[in-house]
Amino acid sequence: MTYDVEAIQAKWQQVWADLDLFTAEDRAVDEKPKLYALTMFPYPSGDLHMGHAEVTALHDVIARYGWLRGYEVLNPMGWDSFGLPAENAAIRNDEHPATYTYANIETQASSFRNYGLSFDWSRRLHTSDPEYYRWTQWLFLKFRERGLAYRKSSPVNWCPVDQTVLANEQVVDGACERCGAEVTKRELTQWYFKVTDYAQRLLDDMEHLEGRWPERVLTLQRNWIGRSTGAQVQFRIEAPHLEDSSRTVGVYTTRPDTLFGATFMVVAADAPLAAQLCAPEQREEFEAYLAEVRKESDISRLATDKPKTGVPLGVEAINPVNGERIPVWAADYVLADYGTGAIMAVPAHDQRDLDFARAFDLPVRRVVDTGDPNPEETGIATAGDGVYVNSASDLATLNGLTDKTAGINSIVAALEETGAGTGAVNFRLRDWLLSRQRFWGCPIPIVHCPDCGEVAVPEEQLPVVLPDLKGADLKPKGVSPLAAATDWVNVACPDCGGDAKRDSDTMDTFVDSSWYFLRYCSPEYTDGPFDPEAVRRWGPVDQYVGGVEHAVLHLMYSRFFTKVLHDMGMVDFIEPFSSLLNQGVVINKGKKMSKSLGNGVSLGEQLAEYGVDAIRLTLVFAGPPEDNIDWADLSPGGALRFLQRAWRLSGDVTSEPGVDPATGDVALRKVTHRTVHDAAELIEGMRFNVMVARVMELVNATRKAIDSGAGGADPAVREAVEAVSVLLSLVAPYTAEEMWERLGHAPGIARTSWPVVDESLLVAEAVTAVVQVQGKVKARLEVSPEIPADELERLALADETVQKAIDGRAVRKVIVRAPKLVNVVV
RNA sequence: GCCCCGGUAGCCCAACGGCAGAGGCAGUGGUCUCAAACACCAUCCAGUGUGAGUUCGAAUCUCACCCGGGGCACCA
Repeated sequence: MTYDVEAIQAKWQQVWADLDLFTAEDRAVDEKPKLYALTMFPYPSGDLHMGHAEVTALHDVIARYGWLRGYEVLNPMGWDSFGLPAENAAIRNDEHPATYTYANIETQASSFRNYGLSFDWSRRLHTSDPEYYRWTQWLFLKFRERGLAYRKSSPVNWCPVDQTVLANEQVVDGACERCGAEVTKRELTQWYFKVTDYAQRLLDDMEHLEGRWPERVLTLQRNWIGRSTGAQVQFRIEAPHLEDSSRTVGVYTTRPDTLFGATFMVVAADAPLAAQLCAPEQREEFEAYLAEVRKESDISRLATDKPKTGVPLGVEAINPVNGERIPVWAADYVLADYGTGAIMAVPAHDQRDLDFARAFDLPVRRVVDTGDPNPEETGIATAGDGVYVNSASDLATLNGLTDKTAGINSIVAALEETGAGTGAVNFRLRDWLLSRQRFWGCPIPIVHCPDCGEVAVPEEQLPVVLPDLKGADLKPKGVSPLAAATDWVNVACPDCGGDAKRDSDTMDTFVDSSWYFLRYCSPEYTDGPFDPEAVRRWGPVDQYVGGVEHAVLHLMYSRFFTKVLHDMGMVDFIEPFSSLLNQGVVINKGKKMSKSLGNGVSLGEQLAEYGVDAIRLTLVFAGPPEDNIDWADLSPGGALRFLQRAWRLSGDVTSEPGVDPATGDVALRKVTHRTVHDAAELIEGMRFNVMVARVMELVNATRKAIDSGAGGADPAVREAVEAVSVLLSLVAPYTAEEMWERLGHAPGIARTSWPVVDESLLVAEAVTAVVQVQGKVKARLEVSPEIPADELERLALADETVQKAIDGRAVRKVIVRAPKLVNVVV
């Protein structure tokens, strides 16, 4: 018999397909605990790569372990199958995006099957199927009914290459997250989800995820939400050219206590407010400046060392706390879409304001004396604590105070009393821009009617199916290709029956993936996006596995969806993913694998060379799951050799199945039971690499027992090899199944049970106690694990080398940690 | 600039505050072979990034620094 990788794989793939081992039974959940184990579904671009191989190998350990421990496991797989690559491929090849998409899905599905994963294929879904996106549309309409989906005109991120708008989360360092092109701004009317309504809850509920999600992800989300507290302060603007010759402008500040130091006001040049306030004599200068600002890309605008620019608007604002008149400027260092788009500038205590003041020779007034040199002279703003100065008026007085919190509270109280301001909270998080000017996505189920306005497509007319466009029809034109599909876009208004047009944008694909984990619970359900009963049964996801690149995208959006659905009474939990594992990425020779670097490692070739089990084992054994793996450090050949060694054990067992291990070699039995016991703990702690090392140890011990100890006929050897098979089945299912068969068992090791650990075999009858003198090891004693402390101390002090080390000195203290250690202090 | 995470053998990684080594890779020596590869057996290898501190005892806890990786960065 030889270990023939290809033959073993081919043989068991067939058998497993017939056995149907991993279909999750809905009803079974009423009788046993459930485990919803989910790995992020892939986008179907080409075949699977090393990254997929890693994440699914890790995830499969968890799912398979669940089955062995008696859980009913829901482990579904599907495809996030809307998206740009398919559209680009369709343009290139003059075909329909579906052709590319579904061909790739079939390729990946077959690769997944070959890879021996324990997916429940009966629940497979694709977000680009009309039966799926019908419910994405339905959810959009429900969100809209609740005021959570709305349209507004605003300057948005525009990717000139992909010819579509992007959400804030998809812009990285001013560039398109997908294609890397420099993102510009455009004023467009677009659909948004009102995520900001949920900002506080998204922040607060992270408390439930503490310790169960990587700290890194929680920090990332906290930063992204960016909650800050301060005050909203109203400034009156008086100018003859304004309607009623005056109006108020609110500014948000985290330092209302420095209000006396405000020496000018700045409005974001690209905010509508700036144009409204601008005095006629400044109009020309302002327009010229605004044009400059608009031309700038985010990349140059975000450069922190860029000199400050701006123009005066020719109006003055009145500081509500002391009635002082301060000039109002327009500048690009103030953001139009944060707070009110306007700020009070306190140059003495804010570096950005100080830079601006120095550039335009505006006054600087210190109101907090921190003991540092005067910012006006040094050009360095002071933000620390200090004593308030120059801060007194009829309305409020801070002078002499030294406590910042007291200063803030006092000013806010004064503002609230006079109605000139209130305490306020602000978030960095913006609403989620979900419109995309592309074809291969979920159509937005809205009709625009000249008479009725925005009209929802009635539920019974869902899904709004994509028209049959392909090739050149899909070329980016800056408007959605759907707008040019006249047969599709022209439609009768559902309300009045008059001529109307469909909304021609499609949804961001992150909308599709924000609820797919719920659909898996009842993928065939036709009365709603999911059967609430099924979701009650399976939800939430107990263990989610995926890459950290989705820390503020998919994970935040899914949390938002779950909370909205909770408020709609459709799910009874508030967080979708109870526990999260972020696997590292597979790199090669210290660098990310990429075509341009020529350091890509082909998964297909590796699988062909070493076999599925060896590659899976290599990836799982490489290190802690969350660490990055460098393929150059790994040895699939070593993994294959180990598997062969393990497999050979199964041929050396000569006892019959079912033989009582109690009569077997105790030393080997102890190793077996200790290994099984520890393996469970290691898996539960996601320490799969260590678990594999322990199985290797057991294999070595068993080999030794067969060759130079108990011999192949000993029942303990059968027990050990069976344990090896079961433990190995989590990582190397083909080899494990083959071993299981050679041991005389029926196929289906994946659905056997976890070996029962005999606690009595976990205690050693003798342990080595270490005796230290001054913390240095001097002697070792073989003692009973139950040895009393005083007895151990007596033995230790009686030891000859110990006495020699003490060398006649007085013993000051003896620390005894029975049965493992004694430390003598002299 | 700010915030996280990590530095243990030539390499990847283990080690409830208690003997620095579980496992693997590579290396070396042997068995097998006409020879080699494979396989098998044996074996070499660091005092834990640096410096202080706490402790009977520190890779582990504390502080500072160095190096590497990641995140945030005109958000008022």
